[in-house]
Amino acid sequence: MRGAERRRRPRGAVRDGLVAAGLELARTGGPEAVVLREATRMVGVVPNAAYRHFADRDELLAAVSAAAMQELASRMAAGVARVPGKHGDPAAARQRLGAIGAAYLEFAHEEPGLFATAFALPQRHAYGAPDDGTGRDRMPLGQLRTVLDELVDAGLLDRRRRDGIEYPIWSTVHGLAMLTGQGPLRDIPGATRHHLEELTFSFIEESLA
Amino acid sequence: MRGAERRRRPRGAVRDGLVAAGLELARTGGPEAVVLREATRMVGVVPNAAYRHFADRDELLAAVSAAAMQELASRMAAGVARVPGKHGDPAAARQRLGAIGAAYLEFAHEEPGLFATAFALPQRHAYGAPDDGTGRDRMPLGQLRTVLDELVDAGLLDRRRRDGIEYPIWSTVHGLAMLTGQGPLRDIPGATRHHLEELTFSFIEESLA
DNA sequence: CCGCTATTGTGTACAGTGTCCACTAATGAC
DNA sequence: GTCATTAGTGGACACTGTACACAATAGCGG
Repeated sequence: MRGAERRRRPRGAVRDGLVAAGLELARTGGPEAVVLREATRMVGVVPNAAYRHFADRDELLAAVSAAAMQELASRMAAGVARVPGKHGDPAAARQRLGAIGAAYLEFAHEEPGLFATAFALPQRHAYGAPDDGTGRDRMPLGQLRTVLDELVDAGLLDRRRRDGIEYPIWSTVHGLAMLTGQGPLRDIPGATRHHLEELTFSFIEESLA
Repeated sequence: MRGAERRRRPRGAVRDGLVAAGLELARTGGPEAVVLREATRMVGVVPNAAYRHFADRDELLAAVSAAAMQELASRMAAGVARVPGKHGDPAAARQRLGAIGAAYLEFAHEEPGLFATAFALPQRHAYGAPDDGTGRDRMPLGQLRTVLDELVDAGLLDRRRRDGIEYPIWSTVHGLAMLTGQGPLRDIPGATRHHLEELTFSFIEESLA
């Protein structure tokens, strides 16, 4: 019987496999490419099996989106960690801010499918690690906040200007990633793109100064 | 016969109707909602008729996207035109810059579907009205350039900083529209959103100063 | 150890989509 | 007026998401 082979998989294997498969699909084709039936095929299971783990395709996509966001967060954390220098060192603080932005843009450029998927939330689903201290560095916004606080401690950013400034900065970098990634500026040559990135970084620094 | 009713429509009526129908679908549901068969239904024509005017669904979507972009450009132009004051008047120039950004964000918020569709180019298709003088004010980037030039003429922006600065500014506003529209910040209350907009505007002005 | 129940995967089915092919009626050039 | 081109029709196919009924397994209480 076919059924004999049925429950050989460990506990959450199918669900995890579906998310992994969805991630793979999203990597090459963006959110549109994460098609439920294809994901189940990759896991080696019948289409309807997915409905034991997700209410519908949007819920699967939400899980994939969250995974993609985690991937972005990881790369940002790695980029920041690569900058030497102790907390309070002004030069290091400035470099860390640059590293965050660079990692963000690098991810958007190297993994356009995952980047688009990370920000394609198909339905409301909480995100962003608000002011909860724990796990602050696990999400993009949290990491940016940490670095901005360090800039304040290092004396490079006026404490009175600190409040809420993560949003304009995030917007600027995110907007550039969108415009040069999936947006109208997507076909500009690489050199031009780098030039725009430098322009954007100095624009931000100019505003912080 | 059915066929007797066939070619009663004026010349490009079906094509225009399809774009209009697609625009209507996009308005309420974004790019995903512009489904070819539904558009043909709205026009009162059989699905395959669309293929006489568009190679495939993506080409229809591209036309709808372009129309949505035109709509955005119109609203921006209207917003700028509403600001009184002659060219060279510093106060007017600054207000016009604000009006451009405000119109952009207002459109993104009031017509999220059209905004998303305008920036969801399904395939390469030129855009942006480069340095071609004619029709400069018909596209978002061109309008922004015009206002920035006015800021230079009014002495509010150092001419040496003018080159390319439209991109960071566009990025900032576009990024905010994305994050607060379809992105992770989409569920914040209206008051908070307005606060973020003000923060963002002063962030930009701070960088220009 | 046995039987019960919730869990998880299967099979079948249906509506809706994009798109292909062959066909046909109207249009406009000659 | 003939006739090729254009623009719409009709039918078909593969694929999608999803609903319903069913079956096999796992883990439980006894």
